[in-house]
Amino acid sequence: MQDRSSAAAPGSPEKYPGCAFCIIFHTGICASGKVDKIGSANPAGGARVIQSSVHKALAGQMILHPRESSDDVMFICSGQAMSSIGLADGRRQIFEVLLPGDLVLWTALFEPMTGRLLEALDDTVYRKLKRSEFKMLLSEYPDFFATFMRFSAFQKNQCDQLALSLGRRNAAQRIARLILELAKRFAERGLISDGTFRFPLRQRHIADATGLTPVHTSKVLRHLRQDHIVEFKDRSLRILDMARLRQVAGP
Amino acid sequence: MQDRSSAAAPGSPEKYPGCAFCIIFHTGICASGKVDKIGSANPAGGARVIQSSVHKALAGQMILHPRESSDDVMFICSGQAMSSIGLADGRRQIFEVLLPGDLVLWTALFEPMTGRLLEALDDTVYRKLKRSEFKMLLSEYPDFFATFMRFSAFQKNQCDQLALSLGRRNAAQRIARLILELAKRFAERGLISDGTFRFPLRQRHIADATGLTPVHTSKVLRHLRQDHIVEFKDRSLRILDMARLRQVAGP
DNA sequence: CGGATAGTTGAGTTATCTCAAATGCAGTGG
DNA sequence: CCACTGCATTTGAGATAACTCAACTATCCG
Repeated sequence: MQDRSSAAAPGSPEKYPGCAFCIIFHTGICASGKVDKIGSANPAGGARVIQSSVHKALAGQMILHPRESSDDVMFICSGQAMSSIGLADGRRQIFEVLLPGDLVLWTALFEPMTGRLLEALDDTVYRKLKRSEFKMLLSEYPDFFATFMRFSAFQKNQCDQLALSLGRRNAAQRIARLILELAKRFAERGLISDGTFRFPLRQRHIADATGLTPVHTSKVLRHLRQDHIVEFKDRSLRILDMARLRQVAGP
Repeated sequence: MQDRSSAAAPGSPEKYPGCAFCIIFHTGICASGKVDKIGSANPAGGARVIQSSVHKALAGQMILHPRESSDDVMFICSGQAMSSIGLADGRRQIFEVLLPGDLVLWTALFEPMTGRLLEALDDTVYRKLKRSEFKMLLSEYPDFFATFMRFSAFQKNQCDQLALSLGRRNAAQRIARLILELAKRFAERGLISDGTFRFPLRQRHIADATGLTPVHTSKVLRHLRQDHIVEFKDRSLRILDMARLRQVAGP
């Protein structure tokens, strides 16, 4: 009795919004949590067991505590999450807002990493995969490897852009760019309609992502709202005037 | 008549300071610019020609102009360079100071990239390798792939740390951390002695790397000098008081 | 209804920037 | 060797974007 509109890979129903964009979905791993033989390019031709597990986190819940080091790599299936590092005094910097299909924690693939905080911004479903098994996938399946490379390069470029903004742009520009970037990534996923997309970030998250104070963030957002550039309603954001938003974002 | 202290791979003399730390040196590619068969793990066993070329840039010269898009990946053999993005008004943000052995432009491996500026900070020798050939190396040689992954994850983590500093730390902390990070990377390469290492950056480079103004950078550096924490002489930097430098760098 | 969390607003402070002028320093041509 | 030019650095004065603090309001949830 399920309403399934799009054709799915054999044994791999597209259960979550992120599936179609997920770099791991097409391997077939998600079908059951265990697969005997994945993909079509297994050079050895032998059976292989890949284990993964699905988890849920409610909005606001912590997915990874800064004091624990993870042995897993994660994929966002649905919802939204954020990756950040905190300072001793409680301030922190958000590096990326994670959308369905995104991979998290790949930088811990070789060196163990600690001090990173993962928090669900919205009710979120994610899949965990052991680092060792992920590495195995990477070295054995060229397609998967290429997709992974594209993704990690994208994330590094995003991070460079973030550094550029934090170093050289003012508050309004940073906030406008954050919104534009999210809108673009939502659009790529087909999760935006009528300029409106799901926006579970609270103002302190916007502040943490842009290196600002919540107070100052509030003041900048007021201008954006008063000028009818964006509109917030029911945890979603609507871009009313794209041209002016781009103008605020600056060169 | 050459003084060669460490044993080099067959046909691959360690010509430059970066060789021992370079993720590509051990493949043997650098020996002649062309090799018929690289490494020891070639699964096909067949002959393969990898082409690469060596280039020089004098201090201050541009290696890659922001308007040209490169089809190459580069390795620093000796000297120092910087990778940055510039804004229309001339301000820019430096993302990384590149030391001997470092790989540059790997984020352009799949998507063409433009707008990035590469500049030699010191007289620099670097090696260029076509993207396509680099990708081939990556997919065929597991060791090389692992080293590459470690390096790209390291760079992403560095970039996260940069964003954290730009977003959440003050001028003195950012500058102190830049110095500490460089000292650490020089130490790893054995290129530091008596707390002193080569430091060709001008104050505007420090400013561009820390998101500050050259004027303000000058004022912060004065304090560091007056407090006998660091000393600049002949384009090199000496850390006089590591404990206090760490203290300035903050938590 | 009450208590907690999130957002708003104003007043005063501060880190950093901008502008401008002065100094130092390296390379060039005479 | 010297004067000259161009860049890097220094220093001071004043401007400003963003911060801190504090009080108030709105919203959510049991």
